[in-house]
Amino acid sequence: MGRQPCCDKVGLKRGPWTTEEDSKLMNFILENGIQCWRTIPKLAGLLRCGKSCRLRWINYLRPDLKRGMLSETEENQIIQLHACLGNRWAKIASHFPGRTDNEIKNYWNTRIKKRLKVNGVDPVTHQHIEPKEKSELILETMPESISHIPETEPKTNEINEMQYGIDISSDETTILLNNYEMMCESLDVVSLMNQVAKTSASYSPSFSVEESSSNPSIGKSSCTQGDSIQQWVQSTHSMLSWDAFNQLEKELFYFRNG
DNA sequence: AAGTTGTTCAACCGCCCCGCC
DNA sequence: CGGCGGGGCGGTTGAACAACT
Repeated sequence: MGRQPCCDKVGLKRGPWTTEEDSKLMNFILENGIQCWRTIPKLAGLLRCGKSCRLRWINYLRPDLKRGMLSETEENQIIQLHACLGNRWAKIASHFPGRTDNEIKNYWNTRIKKRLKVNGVDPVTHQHIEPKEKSELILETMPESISHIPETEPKTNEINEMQYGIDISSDETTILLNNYEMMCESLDVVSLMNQVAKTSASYSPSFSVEESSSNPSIGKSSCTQGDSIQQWVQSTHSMLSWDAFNQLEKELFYFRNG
């Protein structure tokens, strides 16, 4: 007999969370803290398993989450950290306040991986790939219909110009690739590791409501954090979902930029 | 306008680690 | 010391949306 599942899945809801469920979970956690994920759904009146609640809180509801695209600096930092730590997304994410491991992992898989391949760097080993392989990888990252070009068809750069409106001559491509290689080669792994060690020591991103409310040794800073959460709860009393916030953000963007 | 293909990301699954008994 | 249970983590999936034909 195998191990019992983490929770009884019969009658439990799965799939996307509704605004109402978000609201229930967030209210419960902010009022009671996190003692045991397994008991939270029952106490909060949710038909979800504890793991699902935990994931939703960590990846979406936490008040300290930072939303939106990662900056280029953050992206480069991720590449550097990945070179040192590998696929340890939680470790990597711990260096980015307000970012989740899931977010970093998704960002890596959908964007950075491709960018590295195009630039001739193996995303797994971070080693430079031989020029011949580079061109193969560039083709790999292209849509099927473009990568399988008959000999009479235009060459890759011409296709880039035609298909994507990118004006890159073969010389410019080489320069770009060389620049990226230089950047990678100049990476000072030792100083980076020191930096990582320093950051780890000074910053503890795994914020927990339970910790801040129950641990008297945490002191003034967590008290401030607790206060800010309280303020945040009050200001979002109507329980707007993050989607609604995002929509507002979009509209503000268009408003500002005409 | 409709169908197809590609991309993104929230959510799930299952394994592993660690603390408790 | 070993078993158990909970939490954490990384890999994977699939729905929703965007872009293209």
